[in-house]
Amino acid sequence: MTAPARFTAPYSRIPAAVAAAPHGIAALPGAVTKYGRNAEIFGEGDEAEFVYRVRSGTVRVYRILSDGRRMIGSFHFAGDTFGVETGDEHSTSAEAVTDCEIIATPRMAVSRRAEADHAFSHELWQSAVAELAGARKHMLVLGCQSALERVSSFLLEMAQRSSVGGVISLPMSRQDIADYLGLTIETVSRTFTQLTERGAIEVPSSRTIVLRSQAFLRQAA
Amino acid sequence: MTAPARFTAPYSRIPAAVAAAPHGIAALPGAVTKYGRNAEIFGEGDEAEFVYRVRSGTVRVYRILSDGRRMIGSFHFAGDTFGVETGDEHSTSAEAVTDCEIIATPRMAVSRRAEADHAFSHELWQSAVAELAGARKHMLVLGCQSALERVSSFLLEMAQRSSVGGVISLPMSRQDIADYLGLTIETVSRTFTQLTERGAIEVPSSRTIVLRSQAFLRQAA
DNA sequence: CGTACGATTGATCCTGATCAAAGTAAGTGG
DNA sequence: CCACTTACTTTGATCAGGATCAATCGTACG
Repeated sequence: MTAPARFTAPYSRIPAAVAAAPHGIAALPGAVTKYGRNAEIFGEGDEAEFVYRVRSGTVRVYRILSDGRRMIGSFHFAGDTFGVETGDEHSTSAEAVTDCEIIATPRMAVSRRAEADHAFSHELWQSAVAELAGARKHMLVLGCQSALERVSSFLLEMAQRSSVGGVISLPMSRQDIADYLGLTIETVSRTFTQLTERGAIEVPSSRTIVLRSQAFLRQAA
Repeated sequence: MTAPARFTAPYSRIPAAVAAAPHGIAALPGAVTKYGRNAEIFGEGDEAEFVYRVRSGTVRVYRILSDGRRMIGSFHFAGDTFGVETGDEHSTSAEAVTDCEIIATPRMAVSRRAEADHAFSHELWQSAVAELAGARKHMLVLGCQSALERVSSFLLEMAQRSSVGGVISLPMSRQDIADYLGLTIETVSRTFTQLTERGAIEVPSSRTIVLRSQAFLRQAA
């Protein structure tokens, strides 16, 4: 229940290379910034100045309880939008899981364009609702699934998002996975071994998962 | 882990009194329908024909896993909008917790108006993002809090939404609370007793909670 | 080569689930 | 009006899944 000061280590904000870059489904004007591994993109309470889009890399969006427990709400991959808020400040924090290129669009530009462009405004709304659907699905996982079910769901989700021929390259650590699934690293690790023993997956290296039986994962989830 | 056929009992859809009624913050044209206690408003997989707003009463929005486990994602009170979807069908089910009056607006009317009215479209988007914020907060609860913390959070949430002078009238059963918090009825009940013993609340009747020490709840949450 | 961080494995503990029973309240029908 | 039903809540006893504590193992890196 207690938690030491994890996650205070390598916050190296790197607002380096900046260039104009209209990119992504909703082509938005925005500056591309590179962030190094574990760099903070924005923090809870920061002014919500921009809306962000992943150009490359992986981002984690999370909140931290007063005692240090961390809950990762979502991972974002290339093409995903994140950091959208209603209020003036961010209600979550965001960090680069891997080295990232992030497109930041000033919020004003977003709302201005939304006013002028119906299609864009609709798309903006859809993206919020889509993220809501994702959050709901995740609530289901957190609220009523066992460790085996959670890890299976996670692997299927990753498989859907970023697998190449049945091989998943996980960009995130066991700690990240644990904080995403509401488990501990030990339990995540044990569950991976269990899935390996049962022939559902292979784990040649800790960040590489080979899917042997998606059927097994599906009925476990 | 297993679950009998709970929640198959009294689904009495009551599409009774229908009348024009522009009401709520975003005055939308819509028909008012009354639903009796436990009546289904829409089910997962149903065509998402309408967007709904609570005029009076309480609604639960939930999903059910194949084995019968139920996760209540949110409760909605007077003035709240629910049932907004991106796709063509509802990804959740909704039921009346108490007798309810619900305003149903045809989806087409919503999107047509959103196209014409920027302010409305903005409001629509804000409501989606606000709900997302709620979902995120709830994920934090489900992902990393203990039973005591969950119940305390819940009570504070209810206090904020619908308390009158430090007295909360819970419209929902222990089972609803349990399914909302990812706990069992027994644990919810025990936690209430524990909070009573510690002087944080009083429970004169099972649906009535008197707040004795919000400070206690806050630091427990 | 040695250090350091992340991942795995093992042993034990504890919270909340499960199983079981009794208590309470609100209707219902005689 | 009261006995009876039924649904909901509370309490008790026990169990189990996952957390915690602790040690070891890899693997990348200086």
